[in-house]
Amino acid sequence: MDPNHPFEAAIERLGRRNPLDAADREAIAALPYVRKRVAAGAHLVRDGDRTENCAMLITGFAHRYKITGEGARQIVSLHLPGEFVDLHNSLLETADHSAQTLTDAEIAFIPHHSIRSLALARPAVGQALWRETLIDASIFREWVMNVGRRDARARIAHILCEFSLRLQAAGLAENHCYELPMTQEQLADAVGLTSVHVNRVLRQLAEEGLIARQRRSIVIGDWKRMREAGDFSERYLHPELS
Amino acid sequence: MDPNHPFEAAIERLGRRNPLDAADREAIAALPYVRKRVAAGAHLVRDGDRTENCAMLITGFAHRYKITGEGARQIVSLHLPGEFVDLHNSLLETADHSAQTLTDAEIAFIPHHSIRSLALARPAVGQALWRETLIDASIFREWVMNVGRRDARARIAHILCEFSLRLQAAGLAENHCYELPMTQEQLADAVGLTSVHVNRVLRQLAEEGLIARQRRSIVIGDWKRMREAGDFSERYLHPELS
DNA sequence: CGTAACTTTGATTAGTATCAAAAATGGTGG
DNA sequence: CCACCATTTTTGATACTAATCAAAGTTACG
Repeated sequence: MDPNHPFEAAIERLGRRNPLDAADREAIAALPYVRKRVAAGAHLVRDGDRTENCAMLITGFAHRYKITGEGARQIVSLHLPGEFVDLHNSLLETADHSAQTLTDAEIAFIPHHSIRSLALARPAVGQALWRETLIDASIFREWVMNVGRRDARARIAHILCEFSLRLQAAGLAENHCYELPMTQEQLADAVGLTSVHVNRVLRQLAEEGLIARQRRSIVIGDWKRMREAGDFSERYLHPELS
Repeated sequence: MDPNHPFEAAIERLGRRNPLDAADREAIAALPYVRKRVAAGAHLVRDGDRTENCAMLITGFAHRYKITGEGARQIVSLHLPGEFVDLHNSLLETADHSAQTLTDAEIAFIPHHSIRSLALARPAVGQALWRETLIDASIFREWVMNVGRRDARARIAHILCEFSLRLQAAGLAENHCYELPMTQEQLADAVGLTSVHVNRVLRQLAEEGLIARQRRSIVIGDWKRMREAGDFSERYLHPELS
């Protein structure tokens, strides 16, 4: 397969966790798509849309969110390059939430029906995609616990740990040192706090020596203590599949 | 198909949202299983287990939960008769959370490999199961928002609304009147509050005339106001598929 | 009946939100 | 290249929601 194919990262990701033979990979690479370059903050899906396409991140970061009737935003997931942002929309008719880029990004829009037929024609691919959505769901469960039962400090430490590991798995970070692709307000919306409080807790984590930061770059200086602070265990990311 | 088959409710449920032909239904009904009767509070899976079977609720209610390092419990989902409790375990090696019955129940334990081979042999069934897990995930997203961004009153009203609709869809309730199969402490663990606070809010909702209750029976007397109180919209349950 | 589990109530405290504003940063056009 | 502007981060003061601690009622069940 062309190693410069825009799905390269996605296929590599899928293949790491799932048994895909060469023909499976070729078939994924052969999916039709439209490539688009979009700015930070661009919407990929809006709550209530009936979409025709599914967005895959070629480069850049994205998140999915919901808005309460009061207008409060809750970010429900973060997405890295190589990830499908709304694979679920391939099988569900109307979007139950919105998705938006966090940074400038390149997106591949893939028709739902192509994904569905591929999944039917190549069960191994179907199962791989299914498994991806199951890992997604596992992360949702962890987030329910994070916002439901952890205090502010643990919530923030937890999400910083998650991000570090996911970036590392994607080859985008090393030594727990990375650039956070979001504002403190977005971070707040991901952990169910106010941006003011997030700011204070970040400072506190830095004062305690668990992290170092300047602007949006984060260095988790003391991984062991940070894990403890965030009550973090990577089990829910299912690294056993990588 | 035998209308008294223990999977009857589950197949009917699946078939409502997915195009399954007679052969597909027969194939599901032909899945091998072990039927067990268990008491309330019995564990179906424990966090960290590598299970061989997947539990389907024939009768009774169940929930899935996680425990923080501090020992706090967060219930991440509720399950009704006819639902698969841990379908995700069919594709993920180790359980990332626990599952437990809420009431006395009858469970069908189905080998993972049987489910996987059925999904591969009959893509329509595979897609139906995948879709079920996607709806599951949609509910997780709503719960993230519920615990992350709604206040106590809205959280509790929301979950009572969700329960009412899901029970009704399963033919287990009418007129927003049902028996809540859990204690206030369990309810608290589902919405990320303390049982003391849940108790006060339930009383308040009753005083406001939104619900009536005695012991665990709930009557949502004013559905319209209750929806508002809970900022509830059934879209995330994907009723368009029923 | 007696006992354990659950529900209810009260008093106090703690953790976050809210409100307000200043300081820092990054991007843009002149 | 610099000045300006919008956005983001930071800090301070105060308010409020929900947690905590404690104990009394209630209910179901063996």
